[in-house]
Amino acid sequence: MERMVHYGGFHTMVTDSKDYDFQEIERRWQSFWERNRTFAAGKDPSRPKFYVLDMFPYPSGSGLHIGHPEGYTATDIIARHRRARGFDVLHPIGWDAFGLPAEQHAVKTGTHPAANTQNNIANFRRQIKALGFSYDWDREIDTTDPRYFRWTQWIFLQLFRRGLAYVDERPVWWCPELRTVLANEEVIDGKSDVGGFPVERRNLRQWVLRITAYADRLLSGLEGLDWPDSTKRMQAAWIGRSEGAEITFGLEKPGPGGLRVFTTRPDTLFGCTYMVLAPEHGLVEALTTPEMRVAVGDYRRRAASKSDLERTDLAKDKTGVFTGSFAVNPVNGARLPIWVADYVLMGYGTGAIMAVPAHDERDFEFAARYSLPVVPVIEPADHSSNGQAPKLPYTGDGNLVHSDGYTGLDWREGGRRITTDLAAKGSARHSVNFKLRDWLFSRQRYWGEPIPIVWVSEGDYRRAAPRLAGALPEEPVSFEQDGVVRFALPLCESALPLELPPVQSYLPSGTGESALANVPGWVDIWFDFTTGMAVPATEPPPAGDTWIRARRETNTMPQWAGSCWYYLRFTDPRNSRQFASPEALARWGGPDLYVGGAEHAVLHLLYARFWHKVLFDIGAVPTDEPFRRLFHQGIILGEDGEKMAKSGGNAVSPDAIIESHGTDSLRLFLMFLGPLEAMKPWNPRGIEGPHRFLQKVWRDCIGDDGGANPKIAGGAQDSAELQKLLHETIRKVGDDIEALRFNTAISQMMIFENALHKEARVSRATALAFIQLLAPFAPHICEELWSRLGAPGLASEAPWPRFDPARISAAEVRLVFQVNGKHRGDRLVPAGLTQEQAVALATADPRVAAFAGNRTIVKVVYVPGRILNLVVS
RNA sequence: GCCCGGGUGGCGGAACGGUAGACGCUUCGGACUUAAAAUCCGAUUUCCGCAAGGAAGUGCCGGUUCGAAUCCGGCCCCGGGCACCA
Repeated sequence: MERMVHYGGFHTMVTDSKDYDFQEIERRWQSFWERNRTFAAGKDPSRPKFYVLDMFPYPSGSGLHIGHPEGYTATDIIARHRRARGFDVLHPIGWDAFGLPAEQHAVKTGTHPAANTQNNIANFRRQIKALGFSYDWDREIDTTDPRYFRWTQWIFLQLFRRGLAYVDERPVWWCPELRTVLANEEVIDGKSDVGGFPVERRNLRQWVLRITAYADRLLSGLEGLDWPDSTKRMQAAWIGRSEGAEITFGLEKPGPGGLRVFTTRPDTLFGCTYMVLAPEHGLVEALTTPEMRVAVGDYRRRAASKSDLERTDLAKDKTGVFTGSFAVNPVNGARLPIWVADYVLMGYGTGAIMAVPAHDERDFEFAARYSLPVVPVIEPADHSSNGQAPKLPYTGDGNLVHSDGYTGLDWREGGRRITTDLAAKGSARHSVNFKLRDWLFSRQRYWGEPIPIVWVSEGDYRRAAPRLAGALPEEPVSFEQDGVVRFALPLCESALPLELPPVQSYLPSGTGESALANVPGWVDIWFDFTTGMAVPATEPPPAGDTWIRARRETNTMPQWAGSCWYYLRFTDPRNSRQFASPEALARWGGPDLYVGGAEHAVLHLLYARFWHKVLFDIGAVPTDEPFRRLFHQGIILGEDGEKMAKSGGNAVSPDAIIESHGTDSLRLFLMFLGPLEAMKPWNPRGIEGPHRFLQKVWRDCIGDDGGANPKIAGGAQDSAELQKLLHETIRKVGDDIEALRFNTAISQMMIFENALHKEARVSRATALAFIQLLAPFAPHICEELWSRLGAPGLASEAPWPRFDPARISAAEVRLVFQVNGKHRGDRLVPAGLTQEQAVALATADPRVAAFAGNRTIVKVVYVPGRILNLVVS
């Protein structure tokens, strides 16, 4: 029942079914490709390289839904097309496997999250393999594998060494009822996701990465990237660069010195009528007069208990309280009351502002509420104001008024002059601020990469420092707790990976630390700072002066960490001495194409760019941007047009469709649904179209005996029309794949198949060329047809058909006749027709004559081969 | 509020400023069949017409052009992002 096919020394069975038995065909070819490592990258270094990457998935317990294979199919088509065009293609897959759901499952069941994670990975792997993607499975990686996260920890140590990692008290969500810290995604509307208990902000010691040090480069680097404009704009807005001045105001009250503010509008300085400090500002205490102490204290307490949500979304009305103190405007000596208000944020600029209510919406609103003066100092330069004062607040362009020597200047020039003049007196400087904040990098979780740091006393730190010179930051990282200052010491590289110890319970400790804090033998240790070796502190200290008392860091890394650099690991996934060899990095670089959801437009893509730039700075990678070309696939909605959700009952699993129609049909349908980037509803009946298309292709290629259809003959001469159509199809399919326009490529192939179907005889070469075009989309059936038509080797390895422009140039073209721009007929005409000949043919046409016959032609527009438009009076 | 993206048949969607609705789904009719399924052939924007054909038509209003779904201006609606960042 099976025939043997010879191929490169291997043998494979091909099914002998006369019908299109997609289940058998898909199973067989998947196993053939796997056994022969058909898609292993790096087999031929003489070929140009192409690296195409999917955003790797989090292996959730619910398995793959139909949205996953959308992007994966797109990259697979690209990968297969590039191989056919002679590229050495790297197309890998792996698992972003640390994550909250696995930990929550572990908390509930008491089983190790790794066990659950491995089950989920096995299920994802099975589902993905059933889709026939041409991944290089030898390069599969898993971020929870110690052989992988060893290098995640290593990169963290590079950041630490360069002073890009530090600790700080930062607020986290704390749920008193659950006695645990919650992640942002576990907090919904101020309540815990589990149980619905109220949560509050609590300050805890956190690791923070100094991404702001790269703000300028992260912004400027966007320029050269081939990314969706919307994504670049979102990143730019997130980084939020703004230029202005930092101005120091004098204070009436002696002692605290000056009050520094940041403004983008130094030109409005004469319009400043009051000052505002954020409630957390360091000078509030010193500037509050005794009479105002109670009111200010109350206000600060209330502000502190508000969540971010309450301070922004819910607080439409601005509130504040006067401190009792005054500042002095450096430009005119005006006396300015200093207020405290939570519409000023401590985290931006200096945490204090000069308020110019005439030219700022927020200050205007506040001034109106508290009856503070409003002084306009900018007037529109053009005639639009017409002598009338503009409506306040006026935030547009204009010229300065009521500004002493600066009056009459354009606002830009005025701002520049004021800044320079004040700078000369030492009370201002040009300044740039970013919205981007440093990256809160620690999580009070068990299921994450342990941070490879121990905490030691100052004395021990000083003793260890000389021996660890290159591994320490210039400024030691330290924090104070209960009056004791502790210093951060890194594990040495040879001690990596630092693995997760077994624990009794995966619940956080109850004090806000992770479950790791409950493992005394792991946390409290004697530590050899030269080797990273450790023994529990309950045991006697080993001999030698390199052994010191230490407490391990109990925070773990966030899920973003592993995905910040995985694209680099794919180039050299089994390397145990480096995260990737320089040779592998030189060969593959970063992905030439990166495809994934737009939901990662900011965070993942920004964090990865940050790490990449740091690695570039230490000479570890050859480029300073990781992803040159980026594409977002759109979301596939449920049948009902709603977002697919497990709970909504509208989620579609690929398994059932593969069972009923085959993965080739599914792949085609996913790509046929609409533009890759568009949001599209799933239509369960629509799969029939692509499925019928494949059935037709099968029947036109395979005859009743299961061999080649007799209509396909080696020596057959194709009709000129079929040849023309074939070459149009070769060109369109190739162009469309390059541009990721798969839906129109499939349409074109359907058009070709419809033509093929009508032909009585077709040359074998044409049939094979068509199969080759279809192969990236529907690889299993094409591999089978390729083999049954007796073509050599594999469809997956055959070169892409050559486009011959000569074949599509026709002697006759269809010329459309228009009268006054309206379609009034058409006919086949010789290709090189002159305008005079065209007009003669057109006026002879009865329909054209009916509209133009007895009227004067005032103009002729002739586009050869397309239209002839007669403009008549 | 601000910044993007998008509105085309019953549905998903095609259309370098040049025949609007390719391709597919759905539906209807026909062929094959004892019958059904599958398959094959044909029709499927609306209105008028027996037909040939004509008219209207790409969210709404206006403009540019020989010619606009496409370009420009003003609105309406839907989706996404940001949101006191001084």
